[in-house]
Amino acid sequence: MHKLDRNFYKSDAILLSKDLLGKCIARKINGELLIGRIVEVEAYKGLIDKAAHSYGGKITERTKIMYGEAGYAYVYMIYGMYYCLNVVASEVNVPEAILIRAVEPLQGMETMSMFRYNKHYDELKKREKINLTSGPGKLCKAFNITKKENGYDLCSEDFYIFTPESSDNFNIKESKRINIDYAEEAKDFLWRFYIEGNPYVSK
DNA sequence: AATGCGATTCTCT
DNA sequence: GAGAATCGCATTT
Repeated sequence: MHKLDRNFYKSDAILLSKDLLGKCIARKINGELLIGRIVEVEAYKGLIDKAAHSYGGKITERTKIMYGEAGYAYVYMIYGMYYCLNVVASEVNVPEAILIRAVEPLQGMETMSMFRYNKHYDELKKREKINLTSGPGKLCKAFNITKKENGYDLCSEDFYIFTPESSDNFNIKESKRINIDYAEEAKDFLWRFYIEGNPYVSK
């Protein structure tokens, strides 16, 4: 198990987003480790990107975490109901982040299932098992990520990203980002990346 | 398979 | 007060 260090995150959002595919998110809750493999991400580059909350260098209470050091969590609420997890990228005062859009659950599925559905994992239908973590709002529910985790240091002991011991090869596909129709020319940027063929990639 | 819509509340102007 | 980096369900094709 190799935990990603601060320097790993001090990278351009597009490069880092691709580097994060295949890595694993780990979160320790009540002594239990929940683990998910990152299979889908989107890059947001505030200075030039009309889809980004920090577009044009806009600093607000919500966006300020993205202006700090890389490797911290940016968690925001969306549509009044869901949270989305991002990893802050790049350098101080360059507001970039990677939206974690989907993970493949590897460990702690029973606990994830209770957070997400309040049902036991072995009672889930096939579709519900896929839907456990196949979207940005879904994975936050499964990992119990809320506003409390905004600003959390991912170079820490109980919430971090690591390189798995072994991993099959995979192909990276790219596409336009999801649900940013308001973003004018930026909506056509190919800044969504995912692992080809993985069933947990969002639809 | 594709499309449409309601839920629900934070954030910013 | 408007709109949002989503989701789940209903309806239509």
